[in-house]
Amino acid sequence: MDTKKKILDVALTLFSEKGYGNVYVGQIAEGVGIKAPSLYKHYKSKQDIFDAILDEMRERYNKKAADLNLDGNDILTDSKVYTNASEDDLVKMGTGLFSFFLHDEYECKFRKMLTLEQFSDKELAELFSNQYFDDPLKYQSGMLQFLIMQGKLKGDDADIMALQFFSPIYLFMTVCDRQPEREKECLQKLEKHIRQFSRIYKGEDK
Amino acid sequence: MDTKKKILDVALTLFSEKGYGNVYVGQIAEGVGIKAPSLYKHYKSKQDIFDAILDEMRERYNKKAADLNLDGNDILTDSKVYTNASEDDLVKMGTGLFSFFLHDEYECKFRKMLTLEQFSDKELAELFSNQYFDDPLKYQSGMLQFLIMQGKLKGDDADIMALQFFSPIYLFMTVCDRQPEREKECLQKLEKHIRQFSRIYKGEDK
DNA sequence: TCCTTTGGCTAATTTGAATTAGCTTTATTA
DNA sequence: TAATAAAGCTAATTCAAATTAGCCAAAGGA
Repeated sequence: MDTKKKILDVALTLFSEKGYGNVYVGQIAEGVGIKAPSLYKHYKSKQDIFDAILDEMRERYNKKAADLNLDGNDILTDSKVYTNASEDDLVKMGTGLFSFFLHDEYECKFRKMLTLEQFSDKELAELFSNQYFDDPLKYQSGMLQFLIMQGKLKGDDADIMALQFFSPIYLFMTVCDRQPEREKECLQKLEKHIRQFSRIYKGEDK
Repeated sequence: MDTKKKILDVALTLFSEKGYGNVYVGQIAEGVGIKAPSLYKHYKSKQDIFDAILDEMRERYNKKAADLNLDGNDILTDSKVYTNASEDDLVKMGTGLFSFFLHDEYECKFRKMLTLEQFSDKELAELFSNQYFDDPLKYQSGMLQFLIMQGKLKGDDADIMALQFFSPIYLFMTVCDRQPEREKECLQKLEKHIRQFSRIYKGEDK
């Protein structure tokens, strides 16, 4: 298969585990199954490999962002999927997002690499915040707003509700990134959280 | 002042910004105001400097942990501080924790360094999770439990309440670690969150 | 005061990782 | 089928960073 692609794949894996500075081109080559100098037939330097990974990240990110705002900019149209909004639906949505974060291979490596490089590069810091803070909050806020309009939930500040819904997901995600063995425990607590969230915002408004 | 201490201080600063692998002993020396070889009068290698920092971290962590459980293991005794638990008290407590995380110099560097090294070292991963997940949740859960017993708040699962109280603080902290310019925005949202949290758990039980 | 320790320096030395040179094989295509 | 390009390899080469050697000055205590 395509060596050029495979180099990026192996490199991303290594960068996400150890960080750019602690990965040697020899290790990348070994993972690919070639010798270090052969890498230079495909990329002109280690930095070049890193940049190519970034390009791919940006591209995927833009594509995903475009997907979410498809035909226009109205997030609400999407939210119809969740029209019923039973407690179980919210649980499914939250745990689904959590599991996607943790088990989608690319997502996972992407995030870990950003985690390790976020303080060195302003652009990466922004990319991280967009992907794991601004975008999810915006999206979920839209969704909750929609549910409120439908009368399925009560509340007067969908942004804060989104924050309260999402933050534990993020927190558990970071725990599992560094201690994967805690996934079960986190998943259970996450479910409890969402059920409580649901009960809270079903009952009252004020 | 004590060169040996200053080396650790400068090294921690650099490690927290770039990560161990991207810091050169020459940079540490420069920060201290000496030449690289002189470092070796104080520590026998770069790794030795890193280890000394870790030792200090562990020591501080243990001291802090001991402080929280002072004379015994009953967290509740501490919580008396927060006996009134007005909405404003909760806000003060939450934003205070947030500001401490962001502005205590040592705390901040410690956390950033752990962030960058968490995937390479199991012990560091644990230290991180203890300090920014397990311990705060345990502590706040105890506090909330106490407030519930006092009738100041209503709720039946203090652990989940603590999770809901704390997660946004953590999330905002990570945002500000990578984008310090967003602190004001985060602080405002944090306050809104806590006021809403307070209203929610004052009204109902169920 | 003299001797020893401490902590600094400059000038090597070592080490190891990144990159280049240049050869070889295989695949493509004119 | 001959020429060329693509992609691999081994053996240099380069380069920079970590560390060591060995000298020197100041501090401080017998």
